[in-house]
Amino acid sequence: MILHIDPSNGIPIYEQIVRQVKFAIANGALQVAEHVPSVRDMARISAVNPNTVVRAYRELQNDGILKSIRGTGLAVTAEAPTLCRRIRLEMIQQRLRSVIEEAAQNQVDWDEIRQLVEREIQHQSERSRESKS
Amino acid sequence: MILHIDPSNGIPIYEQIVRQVKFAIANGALQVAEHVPSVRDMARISAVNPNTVVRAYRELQNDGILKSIRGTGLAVTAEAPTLCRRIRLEMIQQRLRSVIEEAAQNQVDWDEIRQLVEREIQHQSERSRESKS
Amino acid sequence: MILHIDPSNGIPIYEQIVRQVKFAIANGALQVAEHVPSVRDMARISAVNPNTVVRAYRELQNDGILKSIRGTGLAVTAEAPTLCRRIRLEMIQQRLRSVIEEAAQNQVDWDEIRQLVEREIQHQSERSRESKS
Amino acid sequence: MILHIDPSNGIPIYEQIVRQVKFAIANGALQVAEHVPSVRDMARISAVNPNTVVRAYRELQNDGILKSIRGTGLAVTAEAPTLCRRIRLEMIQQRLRSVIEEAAQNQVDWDEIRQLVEREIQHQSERSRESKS
DNA sequence: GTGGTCTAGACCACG
DNA sequence: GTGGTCTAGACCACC
Repeated sequence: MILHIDPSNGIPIYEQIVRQVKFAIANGALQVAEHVPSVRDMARISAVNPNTVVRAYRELQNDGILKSIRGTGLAVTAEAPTLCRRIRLEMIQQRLRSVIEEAAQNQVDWDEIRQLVEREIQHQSERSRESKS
Repeated sequence: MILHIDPSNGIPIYEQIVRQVKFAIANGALQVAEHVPSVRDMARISAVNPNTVVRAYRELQNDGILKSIRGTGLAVTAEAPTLCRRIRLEMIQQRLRSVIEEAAQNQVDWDEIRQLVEREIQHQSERSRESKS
Repeated sequence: MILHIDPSNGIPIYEQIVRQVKFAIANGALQVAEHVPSVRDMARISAVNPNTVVRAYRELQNDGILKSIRGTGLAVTAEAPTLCRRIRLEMIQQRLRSVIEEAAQNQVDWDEIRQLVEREIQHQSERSRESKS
Repeated sequence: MILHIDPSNGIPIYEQIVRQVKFAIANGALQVAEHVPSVRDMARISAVNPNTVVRAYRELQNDGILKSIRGTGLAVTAEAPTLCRRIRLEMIQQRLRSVIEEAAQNQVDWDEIRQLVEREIQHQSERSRESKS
């Protein structure tokens, strides 16, 4: 469970934690009933304030992803993988929709959008290949 | 000059205004030397706080898109169309990049992204066809 | 909008705020679209830390009771009265169920429970009559 | 000596144990001088952390309900039945009071409360009838 | 002015 | 050890 937190990202830190935990579960990196790192550990690992972690974990509890086991920590719920896999696509889809909506309202051609998408995919592919090497 | 403002969009309202004015100029919906609606009018039309319009217009002046004509209001500069046409795709691309970046970080397959894009394009096409009829 | 906060109540302060706002809406003391006191005001009024109020208000937003209007404050949603009226009874019912469940599991007679309830109602009636006089 | 522990109940687990032991003594399910299950056994049976059982038993010793018999475990004291029978209704009443108090503070009608009570009694009756059959 | 986020540090109940 | 709550005070973006 390693997190990549970027404090100057626009996206709030607690939200970054929430998302990455969700993705980790969707990917199977975190298994059902497994414990998420303790608040204090996660705070230390990610170099953020414990309260920020608390908030992220609370959000995950509200979403039914984690549940608190008194005195022993927070565990991944049985429904979490299903939820997270669904959420993962919804989060991307939602942002994608908003971009494409803007494009549509401003008469950007569909093919232009497709080109932009391909260019970005290309761009990302190269970056990920670099980081592997 | 009709604006589509979505207050619960994540994107600040003033920025939504800025972007849509830029798009309007790029599309030719706003011509050089044409006056943009007065702060008061724009605020009323778009159901937005006048201060927010002020801020958007200030931003547009800083970008060299609008210039103030003493006593008569704000007009589109001569350079604006060139500028706006140049950044038209960049504005979309910038947002697209951040979405795809997140997807990439979370091991979403490229083809899955392409599918989502196509689905959204489909979705938008239908909406625009409906609104025309 | 006056709150009665008891910091040594067992019930967390933020939860007390949440409940009382919900009850105020259920009772009609807070109307739809009306603004709830600003975070800072509520903090001053209730003599609690602003962050505690923030948390309570955030919870109310998650429940769909309040919605944030950028830069202008938090307003009661249109669905709030319905939700709150439902919630009001549910909260009481839930606690009642838990008590009665315990009683049942320990072979307390139904009539004994009814007597206890009547005694408490009596007790409360007198207290409220006193406070009015 | 079977315990019904609900870890997500609000009431701390150790307190649930304490209450249920007291009820058991009041009902005669646990007799004077009878030994309560060992910490280890009770922890295993009820799927609870041994430390939690320790704490519950300590509380019961402080209340004079249990006393430690060197080398053999904890036994019900001679005074326990009297004590427990006396507080049997009080334990229920205490919780009942706090519920009704809240209801009162929020202008829930007395008759509405009586209805909820009857509904819950009905509910419990059915459940217990089912479990017998 | 508004809400939103974050840090720092304290205290508590629970296991 | 765990999570949960609270305070205090700071900074930010937005209206």
